[in-house]
Parts: sequence; C-alpha cells; structure tokens
Amino acid sequence: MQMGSLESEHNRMTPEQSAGHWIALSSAASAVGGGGVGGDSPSAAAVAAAAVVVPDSPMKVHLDGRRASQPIKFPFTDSLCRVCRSLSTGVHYGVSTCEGCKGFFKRSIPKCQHYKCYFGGDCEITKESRNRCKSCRFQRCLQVGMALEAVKMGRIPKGERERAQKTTDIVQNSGCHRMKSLKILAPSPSSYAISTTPTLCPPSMNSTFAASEQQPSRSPDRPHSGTALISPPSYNDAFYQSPPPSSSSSSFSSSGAKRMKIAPTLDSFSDRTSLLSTDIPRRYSADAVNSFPFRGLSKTSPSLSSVPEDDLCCTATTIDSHRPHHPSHRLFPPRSSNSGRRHSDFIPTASHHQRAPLFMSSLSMPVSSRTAHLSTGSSPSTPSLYSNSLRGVAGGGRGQDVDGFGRSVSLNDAFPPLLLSSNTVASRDTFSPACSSVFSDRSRQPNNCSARDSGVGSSSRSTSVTTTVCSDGDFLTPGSRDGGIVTGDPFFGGDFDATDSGSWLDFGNETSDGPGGPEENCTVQPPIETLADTGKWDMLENMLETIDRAGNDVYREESSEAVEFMVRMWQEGRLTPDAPTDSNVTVLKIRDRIKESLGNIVKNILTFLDRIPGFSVLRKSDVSILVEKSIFDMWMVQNSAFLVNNESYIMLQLPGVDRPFHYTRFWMANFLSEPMINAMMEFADEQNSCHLTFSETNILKAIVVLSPDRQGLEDPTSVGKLRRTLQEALEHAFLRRLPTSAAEEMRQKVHSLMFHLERLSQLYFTHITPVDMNKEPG
DNA sequence: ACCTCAGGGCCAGCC
DNA sequence: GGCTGGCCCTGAGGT
Ligand SMILES: [Zn+2]
Ligand SMILES: [Zn+2]
Repeated sequence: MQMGSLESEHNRMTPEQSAGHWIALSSAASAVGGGGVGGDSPSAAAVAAAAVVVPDSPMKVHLDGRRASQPIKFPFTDSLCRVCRSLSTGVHYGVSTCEGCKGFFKRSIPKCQHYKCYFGGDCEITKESRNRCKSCRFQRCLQVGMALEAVKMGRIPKGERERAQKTTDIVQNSGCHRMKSLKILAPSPSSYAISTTPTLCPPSMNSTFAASEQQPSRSPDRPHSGTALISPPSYNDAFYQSPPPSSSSSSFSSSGAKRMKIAPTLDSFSDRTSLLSTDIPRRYSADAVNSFPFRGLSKTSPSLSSVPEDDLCCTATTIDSHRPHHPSHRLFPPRSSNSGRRHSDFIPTASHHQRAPLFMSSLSMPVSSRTAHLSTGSSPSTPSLYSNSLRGVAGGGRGQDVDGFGRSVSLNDAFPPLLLSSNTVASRDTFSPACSSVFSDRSRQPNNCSARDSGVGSSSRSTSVTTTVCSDGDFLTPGSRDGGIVTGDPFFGGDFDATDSGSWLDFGNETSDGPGGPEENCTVQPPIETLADTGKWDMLENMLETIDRAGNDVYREESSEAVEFMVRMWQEGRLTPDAPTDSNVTVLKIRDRIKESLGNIVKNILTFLDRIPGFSVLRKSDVSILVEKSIFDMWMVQNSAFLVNNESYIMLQLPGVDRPFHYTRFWMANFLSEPMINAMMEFADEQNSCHLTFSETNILKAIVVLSPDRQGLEDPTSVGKLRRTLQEALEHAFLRRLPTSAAEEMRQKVHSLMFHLERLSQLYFTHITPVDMNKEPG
C-alpha cells in the first residue's frame, strides 16, 4: 500500500468529540448482559439453541419395560453421521453424528494427540471401517466440525460462563492478530452529526479491529448508556455462522418487536469472547472462533469494547418503525422454500436478526445535502427497481444529461462504472488456518492427506491472461496494470444482451422460473444428501482444498490489503460519505479507473478458475463469453461487502488525485440510476446476510461465471458440469462448517441470492443511466 | 410441560 | 483388559 500517510487534520477527532456521535438508542435491559444470556430477549444463547433444531426429533415411543417418560432415541432417518456416514442420532459436539462417533469423540478428547495413522493419513471412514484407524476417525471428527467449543451455548453452566467471562481479557491477548498495527479511531464528527446516527464502521473494519492494543477511548461524556455502535454486518458477522431455522413465528410481524435485536453481531461478539476459553455456542464454527477477527476482537475494538454489554442490545421499538426491510418492503422477496411457503408466509430466522444493523441504515445515513436522498432510498414507499422493471419502468437516475452511456452498452467507451475495486474484500473470511486450537482448526487439518492437489494447478491453460496475480490492492495502484486483459479487450467491447437470462437457478435440478420473478412459487431442490457417498465427499473435500488455495493465492493478499486500506481510511476519517472530495476528481477519471478495475476482475477470475479442476476442459472461446457476460455479477459478488447500510465504501485511487477517493453512492449516481443503486444495495444486504466466508465467496463468484445458458457457448454441457460441481463444493463448504439444517438454509439462501443476482444483472443492463461525463457533481 | 443435548455410566460384544 | 457403541439417565438450559 502506498497511500502513505494520510493525515487528515480536520477529520480526526478526539475521543471527546467522538463520544457525542455514538449512536444513542435506548438500550434494552441488558439482554445480553452478564455474559450474553439473560432476560427474555433472544440472546445468542437462544439463537444458538434454535440453531440446532434437528429435522425430525426423535420419535417418542414408549416401550415395554422402559420408563414411559423417556423418549427413545431413534436415528434420524434423514440425517447421516458426518463422520462415518451411518445414521445420525442428533447433533453432537456441533455436528450431526452417530452415537458411536459421539462417544468416540468424547473419549478421544483427552488423548487425541496420541492417535497415529499407520495407513497414510487418509483412511476412509465409514460405518464399517471407522474402527480401523482412530487417528483418521478423529481427524474426520475435527474436519466435519466436532468441537468442544461447538457445544450449544445452553449447555454451559452459569457458573462456568461467569468464570469464562473473567478470562476474556486474557484470551483476547492471545489471538492471532493480523492487523496489529492498526488503530481505530472514532469517526469524523462532521459526518455523524446527529445523535441518532449510528456510528458506522467501514466494511470489514470489525475484523480488523481485532488487534488494536489500545483500549479505545471511551469518553466519559459519551451519552447515555443506551448506546450502540452499529457496524456493517458483512464482515463482523463472518463468524456468525449459522442462521438457525426459526421455529418461532415471524419476528418481523408488527408484534415482533420484542424479538428484535438491534445488534446481534455485537452481542455475539460479546458472547464469543467471553467464552473463548471454554465453550462456544455451537453455532459458531470453531473456524470462526479462532480466526483472527474473533480473538480479542470485542474487547479491543472501539466499537465493542467501549460499549458496555448492557448497551449491546437495543430495544426493538426504537427502530421498529424505521425498519425498511420488513419483508413486504424487500426488493427481492425471499424465495419460497421447499416447504412450499410462499413469500407471504416467509418466516424470518435468526439470520434476519443478524440483519438488524442493516435495518438501521435509514437511520444511520448522515444528514447532508449529498446523501439526503438516501433516506428515501430504502424506504418502504420507494418503488423498487425490481417492481419497476416488471412494469417496464426504466430507472430514473438523477436525470442527468446524456452523453456517453446509451442503452446499447459498448464497454469500449463506457462500461457503466459500477465503482468498485476488483478486490474481493478481505476479512469477511479471515478463517485463518494458522490458528491452531486442536478443537477449532479442524476443518483445515493438514492431516487431510487426501486433499492433495490431484493435478490441480498443473493445468496450464493458455489464455492470454497473465497468471501473475497482482498483489496490490487494485484500487491502490492506479494504472499499474493494463495488461492481462483477455484477448484484445473483449470485455470492454462486450455486447451485453440484457435478454440473456442465464439459468442461474438450477442450484439443484431445476431451472429458472424465468420471468415470473421471485414472487413466484418455486421449487427448491432437495437437501444435500449427496454426501452419503463417501467418494464424493472426498472429492468435494479435495475440491474445496483446491479452491481454498486458489482463492488464497489469487485474492487473499489483495484482500488483506484492501482491508488494511479501508481501515486506514477509516482511521483517517475518510470513510464518511460526505467528506470533502478532492477537486481533481472527475467523473471521467472515475469511469476510467473503474474500467481498469473490471479488467482486473476478469484477470483474477481467470487465474482463479484456471486452478479449478475441470476448468481446463472448457473452450477458450466459451471462457471468454462466460467471463464477458458476468462481469457485473462478479463485481457484485465481490464488492457487496463494500456496500453497507445503503452506502458504498469503495475507495478508488484516481490519477492526479493524491488521496483515495471515496466512491460513494452519490458518485455512483453519476452512472447508475437511484433505483438501480438501491437494488444493488439491497442485493448487497442480502449477500452480506449470508455471511459467506472468503472461500465461499470465491466459489460463488466462479459459479456465477459458469452459466451454461450464456448464448453462444459451444460446449454448454461442460460449463454446466463444472458449475454443478462448484455448487456441490459450495454446499459442501456449508456442510463443513454448519449443522445440517443450517447448511441447508444457507444453501437456499445462496440459491435465492443467485436468482436475485441474475435479476439484478438483467436490470443493470437495462437501466443504465445516461451520464454526462464532463459534468461535475454538485 | 416438554424438548435438546452433554456428559457420564452401564454393559454386551469384540479384539 | 481395553475399546466400542448402543442405550440409559440426569441435569442444564431451552421453547
Ligand atoms: Zn459416525
Ligand atoms: Zn488412518
């Protein structure tokens, strides 16, 4: 990063200053206080409990001599042991396993170190063979996620929890800090001028907060205890993994206020850190627990540490009336599930609780002339682009003069500048394999000898794409790379056909329901049962390993830098939407910069795909088509994390502009209509609420590219095959870190997400706002 | 009241 | 004798 020092005189603020700008919301009576459990609010514990609801609870059968009150545990016929594939009896140690594996894990914990595999370390673990190698069996246990920490929150005795609470401070200093030097400052006073404005952390900030040694200043005059700091959820929720299936009725109903939790992420932080040393709610994968944002996160983060736990949960009523995301207001109604629920029957789950901070967005927007329009952007009354499009209404945009961006998009001149960095934003994942608690690092256990690069990476395709991955954050080094774009700049010359509706929906066996839109009832595919096949399991494991590595190589480094960069921006108080803009900024520069970024997206995705087994069989020409037609989709997947709370936190380095330029929504509006931007924000919300890991995001990106329905493909079958494989890998990734039910829910969420992305993409290409490239924003 | 699940115990079966 | 795994029981915590 060569941003150098970015001292910003006027944007720095003293703690005292900042104090006045913390969001002041009335706090619920400590719903998460005292270690995170208590009261009748849905604490993390409650949520955690809900997370482990298992499909068919054991039938209650009374047998002869047995005590009538005791239910007999029947194996779940619809669930298999994740370790040995025999019938599962429920969720044990965080994973659906059989009694045998449960017992084995229980017995193994004290002696896990002593197991040794004599067969190479990749023994097959089946019901029949599971006793042949304890080492591999135990490794499998770890791999699938069995963990002491993964036990349900509810199982932790109170006393222990309290004790654990006291150890927090110790624990926090032992984490793997990747951003040690980072110091987070409070936001600029100028941008949060109203007391009801939540303090927005920049995307990814929370993960990087982790290391701050300094206790952030908690100002004595920080207003009222009822203060919460709202953070964008996209990253800080990376660990907040398992959206529990909700057995409750809608918490979004008007009467659902009491269930509403404003800062679930915060409260989960608090829970997590307080329990790190002992037990962790099962819903947190141990991966997440030990990845860098968690260790020591909450107490060192200014956003969290300075907020007393009592404050971490706000009363719902405070925001209830402001919530723009009531299901009926959603741009994209949730797709119905396989239970046949229609949209109107949509039952929000705890994952929607996680969205709570997003609900604050309408409150959180700083009031300024620039952003004032945003307040209506997500308001329920604002017609969505989605619905507009159904009625054939084009996006209105800012009504600027025409010049340049016509309907027929020729990227040679003007790919509608989305904004963007080509970076996958980092820390969402931060599942650092380096963290090595034996009970938490399991899914990346190297023991996984089977997960060898079976020929991966050796496939050297000869595209014209540079295989070198630029490690610098794209937007940090403008003009640093012009090469590497495929075959004579086809992407900016791409002929985008808005009618080209790839079937993004065949996440399972079915295909898109087409123009009917998400309102339509659509069948969702059956749950992932494919893993009963051990061979397939291993194949997917291998695939994931490979994808992980490829993602790390291609995206990781620049992602980290992006985060670091964002953090610095935040430090400098530059991530405020209405911060003054350098006078050298022009729309033209922005556009060019964006075009350049798109080139990098293309380059990176090709490098990434190139390492995925099976990609090499695709025809070159097909690859060109695929990538060319999915630039927007890739961009969205990659940058959603930067679109938070209805604002863009994308930074661009523009030529002739010495400081990074914050490409806010306001600037986006030069290129995109307001409804389009709203739609993108909405989509970003949805994606962020999925809390995909770094690796999963990369897979999703690849899936999005590999649409067999793109016009002009010579060999769509191979494309579809590879896509399907990646979909399975993604599902597998979910299964690896989530309980079965949560994985299934995640699968459906992603399914829905892909559908919406397809729709969004279509809208994008039909709602491009003409722009006067010479006009300076006023 | 009833459910889930960890943990512990029991014990037949197996090596 | 040690391990396995199916089963039982209890208690903590949840709905
Ligand atoms: Zn098993
Ligand atoms: Zn083995």
